[in-house]
Amino acid sequence: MQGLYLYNTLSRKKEEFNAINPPFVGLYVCGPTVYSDVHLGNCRTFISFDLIYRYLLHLGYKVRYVRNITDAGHLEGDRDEGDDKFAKKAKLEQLEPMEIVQKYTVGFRTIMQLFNTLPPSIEPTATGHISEQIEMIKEIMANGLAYEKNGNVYFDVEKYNTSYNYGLLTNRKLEELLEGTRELSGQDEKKGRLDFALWIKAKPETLMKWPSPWGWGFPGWHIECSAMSRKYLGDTFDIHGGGMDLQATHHTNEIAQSQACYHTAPVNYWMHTNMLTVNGVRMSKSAGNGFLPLELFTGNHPLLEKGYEPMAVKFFMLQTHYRSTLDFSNEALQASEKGFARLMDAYKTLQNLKASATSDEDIAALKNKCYEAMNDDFNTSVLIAQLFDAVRIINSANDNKLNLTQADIDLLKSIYQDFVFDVLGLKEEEGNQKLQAALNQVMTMVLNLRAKAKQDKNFQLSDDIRNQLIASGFQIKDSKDGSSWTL
RNA sequence: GGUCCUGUGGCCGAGUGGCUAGGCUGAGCUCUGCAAAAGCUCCUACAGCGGUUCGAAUCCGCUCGGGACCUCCA
Repeated sequence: MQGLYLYNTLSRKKEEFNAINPPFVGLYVCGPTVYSDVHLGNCRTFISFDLIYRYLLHLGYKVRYVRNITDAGHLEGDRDEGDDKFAKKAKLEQLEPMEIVQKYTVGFRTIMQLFNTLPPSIEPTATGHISEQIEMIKEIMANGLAYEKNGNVYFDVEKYNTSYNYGLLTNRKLEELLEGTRELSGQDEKKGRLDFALWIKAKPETLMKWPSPWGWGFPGWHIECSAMSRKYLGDTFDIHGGGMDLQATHHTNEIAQSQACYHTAPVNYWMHTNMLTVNGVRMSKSAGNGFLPLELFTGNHPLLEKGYEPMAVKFFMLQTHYRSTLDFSNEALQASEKGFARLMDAYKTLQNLKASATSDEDIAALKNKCYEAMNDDFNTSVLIAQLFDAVRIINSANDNKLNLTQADIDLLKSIYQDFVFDVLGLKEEEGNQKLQAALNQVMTMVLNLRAKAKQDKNFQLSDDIRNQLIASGFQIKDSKDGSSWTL
């Protein structure tokens, strides 16, 4: 089998993945800023990286997956004015900043669980790593690439660029970047227009603040990821991911901070996921066009026609490649919902398939195609296309239109286990187990009654039963061997 | 303004220089007491105009759309 290829933002092409120290892999993903509910666009990024994490695990890598929780700093506008987002929101809700953090962290984890994503190996918080961040800032200053002004510390981008390439990740020259930036105002403390804050001086009213060599203050947004990834994954690690919107600023600054601190490129493979759009426009907090996952699950939103199960939503996202924008619409979501149901129905059918002496299909080749799809930069679109080929085979075998050996039936089961459940992280929406069992019994009874009516040629009654079941949301399938039902 | 990305059938979405995914929808057929489900078939698309090539939706150029980033956002 060919190796795993992934698209590296650094080179802007697909590269074969080679771990620094196999079988170990270090994976860092920029996590959420927990001052409000995660919206669906955020979820897409974390679902994408969950897929990548799962596939690496499936291939046998020992992955340390670090996803931070940003619970401090992160000013609006990278200026030393006003409170940080947490304090701001805390005043609004009349809560302690850490109450806000707690509330939205718990909310975030709940949603991630509903989407059936695996928890990261480590979820470090910015507030838990203040000293590491201060140490890193000190090192950068010692290397002459940061300067202190009135209790604030700034990164000197133009000086950094004389030894390193600041615009590496976005393939841009410093001069071009400077053109796109606003002029410094007269009283600005920064030396250069592109300079960004590493440490920000606290105001008397600032709630979240820590002592530092430069006085009381709090860290700038970018330094936390550099400090925490270094602490848990080392100076240079394998994969760093995040949304595309972080590429130009946050990730560019992360690279600069690490290089300025210890003179080494921090990351081998940078991976960026694309945005979720609504009517062609990016879903974002500031645009106010975001859905909350819970609104989507319940259908409680003006733009939604109905509610959608988390797994249907996840399947909808996985049908598109992670580097393409995904446009949200009711129509597309409903199409995915039906497709997902068909995929899962076939799995049930698979459990009762009867084996033949020979096979008419090459299941081993099909499974190989699944690996090829995933090895090609995690191409879930193609993977899912292959899975629907498996669905076709299963349904045809069930209709006795083609034959499968027991070995091939088992292979089909392994395709489901490996790719549908383990890699894509899909699962059947399970209801209450007890209720489920009781429902099964009742439905068996009702269908037996209907079968009896059919036997007696009392089609009036049998159709009545069926129509009422359909009206209640059931779907009845009649075949030679009897009737079955799904919801 | 600068830097990029993108334009695929009714809808959503993969994709490779020639073998032209997949899902949903619609039509027909098979099966069936009738349906449903399932299978098969069809509606065979690549913004427009040039160019390169034996051959391009896929490479190049231009034009016209759409979007992202450059400012907080996954």
